[in-house]
Amino acid sequence: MAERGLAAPAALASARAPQERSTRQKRAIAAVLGSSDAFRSAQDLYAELRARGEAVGLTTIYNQLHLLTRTGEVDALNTDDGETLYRRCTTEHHHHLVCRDCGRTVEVEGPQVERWAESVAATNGFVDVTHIIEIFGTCAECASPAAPQ
Amino acid sequence: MAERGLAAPAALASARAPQERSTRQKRAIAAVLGSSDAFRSAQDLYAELRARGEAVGLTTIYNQLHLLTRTGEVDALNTDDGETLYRRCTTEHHHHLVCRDCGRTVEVEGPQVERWAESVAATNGFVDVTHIIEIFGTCAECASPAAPQ
DNA sequence: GTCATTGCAAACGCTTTGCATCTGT
DNA sequence: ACAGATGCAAAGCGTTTGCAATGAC
Repeated sequence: MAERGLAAPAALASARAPQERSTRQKRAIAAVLGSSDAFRSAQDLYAELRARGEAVGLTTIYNQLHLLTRTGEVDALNTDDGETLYRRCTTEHHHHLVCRDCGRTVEVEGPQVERWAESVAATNGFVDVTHIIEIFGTCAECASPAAPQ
Repeated sequence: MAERGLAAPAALASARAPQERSTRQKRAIAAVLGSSDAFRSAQDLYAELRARGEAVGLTTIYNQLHLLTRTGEVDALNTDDGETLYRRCTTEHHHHLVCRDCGRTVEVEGPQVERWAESVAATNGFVDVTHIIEIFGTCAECASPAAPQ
């Protein structure tokens, strides 16, 4: 989304090769992330890696997660109790429909909404746009009289 | 989350009148919440109350916010940097387009989005739906090359 | 040898909890 | 007076940062 006006100086110093290195830790983290497409917390990954006998420092996990998130290989979202959850990037950006009674969450998408947000922002001269959309409601289970409390 | 099994002795004690009391602090908090329909963090409210000369303890603010959230008078949502934002629950609403540099805010509406939210919720069997949409970006002024630094 | 990477330990920032004091009613 | 309300101080928690040691190339 960031279509900034980078006036690329572009001399010869163009490509700064990040010089990625392959390490046991990176591989271990990638392996765990790849083994499931569910959202996991950093602490969770830490525990699992440890259980697998592939101990990796928490710091390193956060490091990797940030890196992977930045490069778009991983998606991140935050829960209501302050944790950030990660999973390897499947499709793209989506939003949540949350039951305010039981907390059940459904992931939803709306290309039209994305476009609307973009266009509203553009109309007002805004650039580099992001947005937050959360839908709250009472799910069928919780709304049905059959489910007392 | 554990509001579980209170083995309510339930003689006639069914309705536990919470015996709400009116205090300066509650009124001050309600006043600030009522003065704007934007999302504010607890810390933010704390600062504003303090600025207004109506100092209220942070603990009390969290207390009230939890209470108001539970009774549905306030809506809560969490940002990506681990903060929880609150705003008084309004019936009619519009959304905000906020400049992340200068803070300028534009109120926007989108009937189509309202409908989209409704329909997504309905499709999933949810009722009594509300939603939150906030758009962030950089406004023209802040993005223009004329305003370096 | 160089430089990306790792990870311990400590710092952070928001939120929650313990508990003694205060205050509407 | 009594039960709800308040708020200081300190603990909790996930996350981030400082920085010296490690290891890929």
